[in-house]
Amino acid sequence: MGIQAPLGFEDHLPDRMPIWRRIEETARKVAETYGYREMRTPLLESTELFIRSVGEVTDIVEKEMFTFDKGEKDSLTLRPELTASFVRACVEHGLFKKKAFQKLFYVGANFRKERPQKGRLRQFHQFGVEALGATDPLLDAETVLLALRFLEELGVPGVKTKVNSIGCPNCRPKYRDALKAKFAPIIGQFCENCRRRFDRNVFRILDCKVEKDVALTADAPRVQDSLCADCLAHDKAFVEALTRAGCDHKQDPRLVRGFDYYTRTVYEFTASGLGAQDAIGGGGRYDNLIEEMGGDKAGAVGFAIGLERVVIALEAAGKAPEEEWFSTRVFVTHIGPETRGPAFDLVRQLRGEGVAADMDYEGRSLKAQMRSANRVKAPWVVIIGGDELAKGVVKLRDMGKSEEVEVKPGELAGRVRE
RNA sequence: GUGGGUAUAGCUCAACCUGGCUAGAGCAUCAGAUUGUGGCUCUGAACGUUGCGGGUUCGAAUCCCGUUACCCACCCCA
Repeated sequence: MGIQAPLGFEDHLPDRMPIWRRIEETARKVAETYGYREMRTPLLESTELFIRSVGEVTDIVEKEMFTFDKGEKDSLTLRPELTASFVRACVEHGLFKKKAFQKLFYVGANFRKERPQKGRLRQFHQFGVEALGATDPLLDAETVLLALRFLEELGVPGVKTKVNSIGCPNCRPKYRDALKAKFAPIIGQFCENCRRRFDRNVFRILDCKVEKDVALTADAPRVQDSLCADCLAHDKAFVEALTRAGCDHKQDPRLVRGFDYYTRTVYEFTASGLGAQDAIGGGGRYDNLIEEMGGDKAGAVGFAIGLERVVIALEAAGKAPEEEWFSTRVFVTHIGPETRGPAFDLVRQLRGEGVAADMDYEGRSLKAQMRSANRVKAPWVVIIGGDELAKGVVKLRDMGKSEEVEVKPGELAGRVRE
């Protein structure tokens, strides 16, 4: 075998495009229904951007980014996520000066330098939205509803929503201290991972799946008991809004997220059929990131959904479109060398009138050309042979009805558009 | 970074355990089934350095060693 695609990078061959198109078109449609506008930012950003936003000691920044000239001042990194880029772009171009509140969305590629597995590639794609410049808890709810609408419209099976609040810089340390105080005397009984998490990120102990550990954390302090009055009120309003919208969700005090920039609301979506990676998307509020990126103090909330995982979930449920997708409306066949030129002229003329037309370029028999036309599911076939050429007409075949009529070349475009 | 699995035609797989004629099948491709007509059917054709390198053997897809690639999982999670 010759050169292969890099590890964890995937080709999307033509047969794979129908599902990707459907997903992307659904994303755009739903986001726009909710008033979000599409934006695109570079795939490559200053490494500093992610260190400052995502957090210096997170795994993602420490070892899971594609970074060039690591350690140097102008080091660049393939974006691992898009929230930081969006905030950067809004601040850089003064979008907040023009309008303090921005609702934006993206569909695009991200990169992580990890060992690939099912649903986790090195180049992966996300659909996400960001509502930047407001702290209304109704917005938190709006983003959740938008995400669910997207998943529902595609038919992603078994979607579950978990929500939680992780507090703000005022109350979060209080909760961290409470957890540490609780776990410190018994940390020796936890699994090896959790013993490491104790120093690194004590919140993640709550996320442990080891049975023994789950039991040990059963009576751990609840985040709600540590939240400040403002965070509590925000959380309450968010949850109420979801309930009022009839949105099925579960409050999960154990839900924590990996990024440093999250404040207050966090949420996560899971779906069935995904293997070990059952999260399909997640998001939350980040009320300090805009200011940290050099903007004014302004709240924001958003989510990202992993599209490869959407594909996996849809395929597992048998809901991925299987029809191959072809565009040709008229296939022009020709018999004999003297008809090749006229056929080409006709194809060119049809295309000029906006009709998707194609022809044979391999010099194949009429039968073979008919097979080609059938394979690309062309509803119409034009036949030009010596007889037709002499009479100044072409045969037009309706492939569905298997009926043929002779028509003048000029009438073709009008007839096949019906 | 760690562990396990897999590697045979374009795709999905068989033959491997128990070494032995030209490594098979289905799908896909191409061509025919009376003159210039698709789908369905039938017939035929083409397609392989059995991932790569070495070893054992009279003989290796098959046994042994090495190597590479990919997959799944762990870690962590966007």
